[in-house]
Amino acid sequence: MKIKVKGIENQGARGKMDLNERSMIVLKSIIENYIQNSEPIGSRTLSKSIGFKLSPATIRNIMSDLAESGFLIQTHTSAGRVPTDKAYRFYVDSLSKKPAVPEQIKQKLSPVSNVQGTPVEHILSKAVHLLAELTKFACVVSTPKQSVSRLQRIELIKINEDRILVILVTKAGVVRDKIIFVKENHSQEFLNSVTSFLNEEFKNHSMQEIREGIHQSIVSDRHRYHDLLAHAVRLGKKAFELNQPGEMFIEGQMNLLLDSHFHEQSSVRSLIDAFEQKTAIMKILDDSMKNKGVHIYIGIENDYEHLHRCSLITASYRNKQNVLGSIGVVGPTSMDYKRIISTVDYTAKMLSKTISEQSYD
Amino acid sequence: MKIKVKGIENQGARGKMDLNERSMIVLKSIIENYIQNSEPIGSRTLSKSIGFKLSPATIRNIMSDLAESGFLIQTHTSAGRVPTDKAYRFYVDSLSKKPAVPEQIKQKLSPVSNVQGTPVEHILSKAVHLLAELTKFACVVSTPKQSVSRLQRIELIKINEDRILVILVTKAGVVRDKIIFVKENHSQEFLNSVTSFLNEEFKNHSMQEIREGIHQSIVSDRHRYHDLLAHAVRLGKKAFELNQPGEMFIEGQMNLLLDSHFHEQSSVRSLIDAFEQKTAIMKILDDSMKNKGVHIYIGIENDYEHLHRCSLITASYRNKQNVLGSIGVVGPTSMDYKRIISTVDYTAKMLSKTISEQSYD
DNA sequence: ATTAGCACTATTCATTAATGAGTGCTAATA
DNA sequence: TATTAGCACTCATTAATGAATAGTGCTAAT
Repeated sequence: MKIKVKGIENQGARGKMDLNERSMIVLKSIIENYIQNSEPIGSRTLSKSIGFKLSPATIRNIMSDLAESGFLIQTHTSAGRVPTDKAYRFYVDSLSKKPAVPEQIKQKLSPVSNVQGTPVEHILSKAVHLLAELTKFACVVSTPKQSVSRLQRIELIKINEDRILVILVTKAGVVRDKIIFVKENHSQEFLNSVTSFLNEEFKNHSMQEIREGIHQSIVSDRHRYHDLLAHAVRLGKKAFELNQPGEMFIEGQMNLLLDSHFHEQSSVRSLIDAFEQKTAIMKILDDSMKNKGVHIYIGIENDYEHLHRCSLITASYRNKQNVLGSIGVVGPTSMDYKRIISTVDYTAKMLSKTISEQSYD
Repeated sequence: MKIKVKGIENQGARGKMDLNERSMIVLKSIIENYIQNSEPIGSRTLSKSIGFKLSPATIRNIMSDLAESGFLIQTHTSAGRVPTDKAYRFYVDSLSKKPAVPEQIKQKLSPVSNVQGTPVEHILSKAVHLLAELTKFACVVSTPKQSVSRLQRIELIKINEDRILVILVTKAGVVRDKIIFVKENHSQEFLNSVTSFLNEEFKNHSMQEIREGIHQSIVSDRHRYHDLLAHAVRLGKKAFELNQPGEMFIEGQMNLLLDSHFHEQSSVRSLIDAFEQKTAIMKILDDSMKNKGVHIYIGIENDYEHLHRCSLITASYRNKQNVLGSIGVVGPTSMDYKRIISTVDYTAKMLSKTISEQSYD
């Protein structure tokens, strides 16, 4: 048995790093145990459960080192040691990048793709609902960002003398509406020609582009179109103005309050605030749209104090053209990262696939 | 002091009812105290706090009677007595029908009406959000029912060979979309004429009527329209088919789990189930659309076991033409009925007013 | 019909002691 | 030099105890 220990020792000695191989194994064991049982493991128990022979005393020494390096803390003497955010970060980074998705999870998420002709919002809410059911944590999804979406079609519908209903349909299949107020009383026929103009001019352009380019159009194309259409462009400008805040669907918030890690008074309040305000979570979802793949925010790695006791696992979803939005899980820092990461990743991919199929190009 | 008691006694003796005047006052006091403090009041304390002279012993006798009649229960001897659902029903029925709305609440709800040109859904979510903030309970609102809404406009937009995007705009200002699948490859021009036909034919009719009447149209108007439009009507039929379930916005669920009345394991589970499934709450909201005014479901008065420990206060909202949906509060049976009822009532009225102003007729 | 008085009951709270899981340190060992 | 055994110590948890408290129920007196 001594041999075994030495063997591992030797392996660990190869690099000049904070942790040798053996410490890493011990740390990983501690983390995995804590993730499973939500309570710290003692040196004695760990000594027995770990794969190779190592006395409790040695483990204690290792643990002491790990604590000194900031991977573990103990709330008080004689309490077991609990992983820190730094430990979870180490753990997550050490995971193989693509854990397999259990067949059972795939099964449960399959309803997401059974959505003939339903609006994107319904697909999203279905997905986030199932994700919450699977993970037993709070789950969020942001609706497609208007700015990056490309225009499929705009409609202007006269409501009365001074109000026009604008309907924007994007390539991603999202329909948005708003009312604009106008001074002149345009006829529906006039609006129809404006509609045609705008559709011809701007179809397939992103909202962002349209918003930036529409003034250009007024200037450069003035000679091409008669006065009437100058009017039109002014209308269009109003129509494309962004005034709706991004939306978000939330499911399974209540699961969090059940979780033992949030039983303290203060963390409960924080959570409720975070989910009531929504902005912090929204910002994190937005942030995670910037890069591909799964994003992991452990504890204080996110910038929002109310969420400092949570980890967030997010992944963006997209259609063929653009990243549209982001779906994620909010749970305790001691969540089962392996499972959650692969589940979120898979869900986002399903979502992308389904929405791409429904997209209009 | 005996005189005072006698006086009250005499008043109470006038009718042959379950409760004489004095018992009613005592019961009301007990209930109001419990609503305020969430814990039972003893005979001694009550004797002091009640308006007129009555010894603890007498109050005990009255309490004993009330318990026998099913208005109070005690969880064990030597514990104070707690109001039953029956007691709350009595209490609510005894309230003057229209409690005034505090100015402060009006103030807080005023943002609901500041919504120039935003979609109905946003107004609803704003309203339910504020209601949750005010009541500190869970709040729900159902989106306008499609079936009763009247048609403002339908649009058919060609997506590709076999898919058409249908957009329905109702008089209430709600925009709904879905995709229908077709065998024939219609041109957008053709769809435009179908659109015109459908708009002319069905504008201002309720979806329900349209759905029922559209087959009629095919038959009776066959001679009026050429073959092309028979086709059209078949398209319209598909377009008007209802396939989207009613939606609901929920806010403040987490407040419930904080409430001391739901601290038991079992009631927490029930609540989570109820809010996860949504159907029960949805049904109650639907039910409350049938009649005007505020609806009150106390404890087991609703048909859903998971909600038997809750009271629901709901009120429908409407535009000038129709009842559209319903907004409500889900809280413990010991909620402050006076305040909640008036708040829900006021919110629903604000909502009706705001949406009526935004409605398209 | 009301009330005072008293016996009785159950909860709550603080105290205590026993238990046990855990660490830290030191000296022995390989 | 790294590992381990052994032991002292700490602190949380638990159960048991008892006192205090808030409440009821009953009976007899008013």
